[in-house]
Amino acid sequence: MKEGPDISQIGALIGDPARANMLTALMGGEALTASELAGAAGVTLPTTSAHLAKLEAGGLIAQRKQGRHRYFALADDEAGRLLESIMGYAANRGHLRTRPGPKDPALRKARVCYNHLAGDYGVRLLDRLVADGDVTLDGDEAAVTPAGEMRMAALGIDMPALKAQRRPVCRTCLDWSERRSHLAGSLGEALLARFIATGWAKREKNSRAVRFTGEGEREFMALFP
Amino acid sequence: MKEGPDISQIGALIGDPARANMLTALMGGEALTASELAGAAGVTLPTTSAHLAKLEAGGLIAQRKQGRHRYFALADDEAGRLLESIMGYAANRGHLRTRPGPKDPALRKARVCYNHLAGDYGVRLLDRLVADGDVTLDGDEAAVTPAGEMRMAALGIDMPALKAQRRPVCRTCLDWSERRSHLAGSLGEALLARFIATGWAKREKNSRAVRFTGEGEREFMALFP
DNA sequence: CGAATGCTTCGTCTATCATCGAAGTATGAA
DNA sequence: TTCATACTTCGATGATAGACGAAGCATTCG
Repeated sequence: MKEGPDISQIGALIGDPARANMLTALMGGEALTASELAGAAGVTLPTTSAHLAKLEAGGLIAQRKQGRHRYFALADDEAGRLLESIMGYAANRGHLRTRPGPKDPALRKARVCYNHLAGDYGVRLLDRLVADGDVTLDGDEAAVTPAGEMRMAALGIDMPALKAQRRPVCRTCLDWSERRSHLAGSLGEALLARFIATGWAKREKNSRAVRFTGEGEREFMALFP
Repeated sequence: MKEGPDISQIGALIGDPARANMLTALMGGEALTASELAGAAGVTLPTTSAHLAKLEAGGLIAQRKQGRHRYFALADDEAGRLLESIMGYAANRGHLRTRPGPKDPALRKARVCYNHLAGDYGVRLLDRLVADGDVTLDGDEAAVTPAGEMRMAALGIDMPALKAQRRPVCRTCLDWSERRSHLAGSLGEALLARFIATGWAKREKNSRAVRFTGEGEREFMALFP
């Protein structure tokens, strides 16, 4: 008697190299066009189109029409978390797409995980918030304390706006390089956006890497030592 | 430029329905023979043999020869956690192998997750330990406090023996039915073994379900309300 | 209203791989 | 040593689905 969820459908979706490349590209958080994804996956446009249709049918990605462009992005945070957790397993087993290159340390230091900050800096951020009593963890759920809300407001985060949304403000996400959790959810997204808006950090072109400026690094380290 | 781990190999391994069925069967925690797995997957022995070779090459399972039998089991806790997290995603998307049947409530209440307790009871257990200050969480890492060690000793768990092993004593594992974490690691394994040894709970035949006896349920609820 | 861009659909081809029956190997029992 | 059990390997087959070129829609720009 069969019981439990069917993992083979999702496995099959992720199991094709072209699709895996597309999903990995989308882990950068940006919505990409079919042409860009074709380039990332190394296949032609018709092939890409077929793959995207399957990924969408499987609920892993969603598309947004905008004029003659169609932008594709991961369907939601949960899809991002799923991919990050599989990446974690793959990385620990040495299933790397290329041998670790010069970019690797930068990725491990700070990178985008769908829409929030990951890597050493991402883990450090959550650690500090928990240690200071700004965020409480309970399993993989997380919550912001009143003290944490004030701290976020001081950083320029509009907490009431985040709480008004239906999506979870605070979640944790398993980091593939650090093997520990970092902060996801709408707050995680807002914080990364804030770091970039204030010029503390910049996104590398065509990469998940996030580069902190000299000043940004000092400020970040002062806030989250 | 490609960067990051390669998730397609793992996806492909899980993506075949026969292999997914075998892995799901192995999530029961017991080591199974090739014949048993053939039955679970619904394929013949030669096919099973080929699949098992691939799963072993991919590092998801390990085999142990014992006389003329070969027992297959999940390679380690990490493989179990990976599968449970994918199951969580699949369950939330309605990717079920069969429509939820009469067994489903029992599975959600208490079941085996590789080698530890999952479901409502598993989540409840960890919640209680954290609330009582017996276990501390830090991301997905977890640790037992001195108070927790005493409590475990009172339950008949040989903590020094667990700590002497190389494998982590305390880990968290995302529960697919509860969407929250439960206790894994060697302590999680030891606790489930203890519940069964004391007759509080029994494993259902050919199922991941764990059935608590009347007395076991009372004791468990008294300890972890 | 063309023309150009961006993507999808169609048809076809090809290669991979899951599958099985039959034969082979290894271990244990008689 | 011989038979039986448990599994693997081999060889052949068939189905799936990933790939592309060409043609077809849709949208925007000149």
